[in-house]
Amino acid sequence: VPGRAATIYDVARAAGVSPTTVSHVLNGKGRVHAATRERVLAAARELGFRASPVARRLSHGRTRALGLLLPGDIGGDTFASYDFYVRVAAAAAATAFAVEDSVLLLPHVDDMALRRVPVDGVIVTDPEEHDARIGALLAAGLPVVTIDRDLGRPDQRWFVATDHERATRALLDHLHGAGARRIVLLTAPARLSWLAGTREAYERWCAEHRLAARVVEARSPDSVAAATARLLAGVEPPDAIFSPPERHAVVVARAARERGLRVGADLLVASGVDSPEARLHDPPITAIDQDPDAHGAAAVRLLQALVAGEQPDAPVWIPAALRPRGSTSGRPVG
Amino acid sequence: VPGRAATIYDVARAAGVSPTTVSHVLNGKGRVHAATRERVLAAARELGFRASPVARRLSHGRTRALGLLLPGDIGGDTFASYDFYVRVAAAAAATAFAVEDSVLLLPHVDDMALRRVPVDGVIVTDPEEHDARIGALLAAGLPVVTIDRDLGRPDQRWFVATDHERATRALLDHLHGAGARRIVLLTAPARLSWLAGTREAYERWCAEHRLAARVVEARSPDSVAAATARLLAGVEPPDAIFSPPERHAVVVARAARERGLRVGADLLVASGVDSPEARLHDPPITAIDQDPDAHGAAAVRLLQALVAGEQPDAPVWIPAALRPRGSTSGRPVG
DNA sequence: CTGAAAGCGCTTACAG
DNA sequence: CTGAAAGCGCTTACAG
Repeated sequence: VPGRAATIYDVARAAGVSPTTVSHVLNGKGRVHAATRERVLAAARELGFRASPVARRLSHGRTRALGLLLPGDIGGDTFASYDFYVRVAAAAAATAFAVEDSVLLLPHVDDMALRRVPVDGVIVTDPEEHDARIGALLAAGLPVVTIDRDLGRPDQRWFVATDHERATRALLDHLHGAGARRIVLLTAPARLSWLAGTREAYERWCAEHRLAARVVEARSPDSVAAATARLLAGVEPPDAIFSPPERHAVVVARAARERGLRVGADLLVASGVDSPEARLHDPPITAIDQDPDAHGAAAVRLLQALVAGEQPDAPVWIPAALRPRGSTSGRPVG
Repeated sequence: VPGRAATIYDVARAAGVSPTTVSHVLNGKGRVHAATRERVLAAARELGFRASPVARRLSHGRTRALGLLLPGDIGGDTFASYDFYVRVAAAAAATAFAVEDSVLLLPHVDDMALRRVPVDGVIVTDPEEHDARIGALLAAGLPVVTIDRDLGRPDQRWFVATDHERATRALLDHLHGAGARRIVLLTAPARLSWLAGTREAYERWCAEHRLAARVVEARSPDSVAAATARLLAGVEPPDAIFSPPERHAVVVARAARERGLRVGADLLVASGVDSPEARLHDPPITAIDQDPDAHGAAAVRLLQALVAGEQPDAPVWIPAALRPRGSTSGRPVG
């Protein structure tokens, strides 16, 4: 029926029951005769009925909308790339929609405005250390799930994350297997959980293998290129550079090539995040596939459980997969 | 006051008026005595009153949510890149939020499911020709605004787009000014408005300048590289390649370099979309900045007007800006 | 197992 | 200029 959308009254009338019963059936509350239930379900399906999220929220306090807060610096030329977040967002939307929840894209507004967003809970991606937005949301009584943890909130266990220790070790083992012995970690100066976790894992791994740990930090592409040039021109130049941010790794590969080195042979290069840019590079760049789809889906499920007042298992660790490619083959490529 | 938030009744009681009057004052409706207005405003301020968006929505029948549908192939390795869409999404969310609307990220579901999304209207980015999703949404009575038009719906004027004719001509004039005379258009085989518009503009411009128009199509990065190699090895090799998709342009530049050509001198390369990848390339790649922020903001405003039942001015053309960089400098670079 | 009724917090004709 | 009342579309005690 074109025109206005079906309401619970329409469904009730069509099924020959009261709105109360329709509500019970649709929400799995109370006991309803199986036959009645079927009739209601059929009528609802027939009418294409969808409970108004707004009315629902007003009556029992839920919007059935989950907020998604992406990093604020997205869109700039910093080391954060898009691929991961776009996929997280797409997976979150699909997962939520499957159970009639929806994902609201939250803008970057001040904390006060954030307390009034019409959602049941919020997913914060890559929070900063002591992220103020999380404080504001929690103060407003909204459950919060983070994708990768907030380094300043070690107590907050509602998060979804890669096991950076494990992923980093797998990558380093791979480099080691390809012959690398002087592996430099070229990371970014930001207090993010994944960078910190990766760095710790790297240092531990180096100690275990009695190899010198060398960590260099750079933020902009130019400084990454400069750092790479400096490393390669120095004494004991590295035979491998592991750069967690994918944009860094691409720049490292280019800088190495400009110095006449063959990436994948003379210098191994690897990224801590996978992306089309890494895959399409020449040579393709070995990367850790952190599985953004799984992150997005898990974050939604975790948040839904919290909204429902459950005590879900958390944190949720997402297995990462190493994607070995030409940039770490260890023998001449191209 | 801790505990529950103040309602309009609390304000009414404090100001000694009815909830109706409070509502009038707060929404600027009807006529209210100045003194009464002041009292209400003072009471509202005193109580820290903020109207519940949910109740507000329920009473006047709108969800105040706008759906956003991103291209389905996002996340793959096709020619579509993320930058543009991420920025469109961020700008849309910010614009909507400024007036208490919100942006819902719509998943890629079948058309039937799409008709039931809890939104007042939908923004569809880069629709395919005769996009079935648009039909489903319109059939459900939802207003639709597209970002770039649907080639199969020349009648649908509710869209926001770059003036591809103008942008393309500016770019070609720039290449011409840098000395290019054999400009090839290396595009993708997809029925998208911007690719079609760019191609038509290119052909027209070539005819006007009595230059031969050469159009090559390629979809995957490999085929772009192969096409570039073929062009450069052929008779009358191009002195400039214009690739609308930004991922194409990067591959073209790489393939040219592999053949020993200096990009920006021996071969000029330009992209039809700007992105961090283009900016950070070596040499930086000249691109058309289509201004995704303006697209996102304009789409939201247009959709809001339609939802409000207005007859807004449409379509909305967003001015593009040429970003000349090293890849088209026309003299030796690097 | 089922339904009548109150209520969530606002807006808006409508009547004074 | 102001207010009583109905209504937005649901949910949920409560009573049968």
